[in-house]
Amino acid sequence: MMATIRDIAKKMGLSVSTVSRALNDNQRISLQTRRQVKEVAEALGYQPNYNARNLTNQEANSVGVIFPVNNRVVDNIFYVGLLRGINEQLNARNYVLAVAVGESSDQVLENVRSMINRAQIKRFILLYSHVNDPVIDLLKSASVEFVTVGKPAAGQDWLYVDNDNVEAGADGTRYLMKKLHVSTPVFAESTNDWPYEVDRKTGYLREMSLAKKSPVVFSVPDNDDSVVNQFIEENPQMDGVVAVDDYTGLKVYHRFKLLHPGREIEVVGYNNSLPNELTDQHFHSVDLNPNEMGRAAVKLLFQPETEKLRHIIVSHIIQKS
Amino acid sequence: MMATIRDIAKKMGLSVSTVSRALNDNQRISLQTRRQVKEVAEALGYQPNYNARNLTNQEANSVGVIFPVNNRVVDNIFYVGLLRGINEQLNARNYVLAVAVGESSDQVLENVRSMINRAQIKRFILLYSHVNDPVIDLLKSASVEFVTVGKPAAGQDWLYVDNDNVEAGADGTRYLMKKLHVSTPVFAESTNDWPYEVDRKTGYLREMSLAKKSPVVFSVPDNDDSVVNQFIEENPQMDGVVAVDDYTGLKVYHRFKLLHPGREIEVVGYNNSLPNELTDQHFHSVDLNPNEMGRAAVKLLFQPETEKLRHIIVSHIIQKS
DNA sequence: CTGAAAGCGCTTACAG
DNA sequence: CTGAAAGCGCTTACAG
Repeated sequence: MMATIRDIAKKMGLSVSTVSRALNDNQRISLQTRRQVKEVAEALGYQPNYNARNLTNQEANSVGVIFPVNNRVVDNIFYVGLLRGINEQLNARNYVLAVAVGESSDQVLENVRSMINRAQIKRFILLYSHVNDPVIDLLKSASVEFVTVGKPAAGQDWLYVDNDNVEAGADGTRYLMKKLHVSTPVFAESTNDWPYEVDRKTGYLREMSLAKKSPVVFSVPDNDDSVVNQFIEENPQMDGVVAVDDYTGLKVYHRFKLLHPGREIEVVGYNNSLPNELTDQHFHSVDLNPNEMGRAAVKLLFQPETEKLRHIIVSHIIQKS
Repeated sequence: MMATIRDIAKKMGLSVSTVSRALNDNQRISLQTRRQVKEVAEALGYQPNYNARNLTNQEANSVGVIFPVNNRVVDNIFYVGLLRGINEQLNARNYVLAVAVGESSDQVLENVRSMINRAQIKRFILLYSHVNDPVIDLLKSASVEFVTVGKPAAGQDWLYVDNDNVEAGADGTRYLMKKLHVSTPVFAESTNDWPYEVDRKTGYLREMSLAKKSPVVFSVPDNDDSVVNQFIEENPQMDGVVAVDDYTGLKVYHRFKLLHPGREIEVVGYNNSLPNELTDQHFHSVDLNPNEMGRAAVKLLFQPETEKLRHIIVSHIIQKS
């Protein structure tokens, strides 16, 4: 049914070796032959059979994309953006995006193991970066290439893409002060201690220090609105918030509006993850550009031997609501 | 390096044919031989090479999972749930989940075309169900199997999984009236006309009619809060809302709280897609069970010739916040 | 510059 | 119940 290189060879009176080489742009084949072969291939609607190629190459033309086990619902929005960027670049390289995702660490490990041993996948992208990750151990011991989204913890070293979250924290803070004329921005963090939270806070603290203002950091608990209310009442001067993510930001925003129906407050969150049904012109978000992060991850994974980038930092953009 | 069936055959003094058949549980091989072969395979850490198998079988052990082009950020949460359910079932069948996603319809089409012709993928799941979808046309003309998440438009017929959205609408309405003692639930729809919106509204209207109450349907625009405010003020009797999705629900909820700081209102949304940072005990959501929908999609795709289910309806669950 | 041949690791019709 | 052989569609070392 589907044309093969054998069909092309027969039609042209060439050997399959020559056709194969011509299609792969092997320099040993004359330019003219290469051109002719490609024309005939085109005319016959030739499509390479990946399974055959992968078998000879002992390597699948797939990249395994690994989801974290206990992801917060919040982050799912980010993942689909990453997938888009990754797949765009994979398609351009005639690669396939294979997903590994599971409810438990064991499920994911088994999934990845199968990708390595049975499917012969040699390249992976992790949509997260955790410490003491058994998946990373597996990838290392199998000597396959991988890139994480998010930098490794201190002391660890591997390929990764990330934002500059210190700058992102600083930019959000400056945006509030310079563009929106907020006098005393507060930093709202979650009760987690993710590396990016720490970095954004560092950026905030730096900008406050540069502006010679007193920083105020407030930890927003998951399930206790009264703490938020109390904080708002104890800080009547507050006219702007840098929140560690959009959800934390929106929560503070709404509590504030309930307590001070008349007053305005400007909020900057991170991830640009909220539908506009939920926000208004006083809510802003730093877009971390997940599409570009996905693209960058693939670039790292496929970089030629000559360049040896260890990571790519993707720039962020502040979105007006 | 990796053991092959040849290694097993050599070690046991059998032919590769016998080993292959034994591993595939072919009845023509004695039970004893089958058991022994499997033991040796286990001992050698044998892993089947998918590329080799796929080449002989003329079919990849992959399912293509296709994302919609213009998805709302809102829905991403749902997609990741689907992926989890799909992958769980694929792993159990030793299948791989391959993703097709793109910025444009052409990109996705090209991606799917490549999956069919080059990767030889014969089974697909679409995470959406649109009318006049060129992807569906392609899948049909290539005679590959596919399942959509969401029922096809009237007049169309193919395999699908879905919720019973009429019942989901009715259940949300009853929940408000019976459990939460809401006297006059209002239905808040978006400005879109998705089939599931229409169905949920139908369920709402039915329950209101059964309860001999006057239905009130309110269309929430994307970017105009004043319309929401006006509606709330014109309907002072409103003490509960069935919202077509969580975002619409949360928006109405917040507007209401701003206008009536003292009063409580109960809201039921759909998708269980909001992190608890944003909700409280008066916000409820109908969980559409994306994990189970994903699992069901795979089951449909792999159902034996004997049963010919055309669709699977997955049940929903109302979650208290 | 081109070709004949071997091989990648499976499955399965054919033969006994 | 088991085996020898062909074949799936590629790539590439070896030869010329």
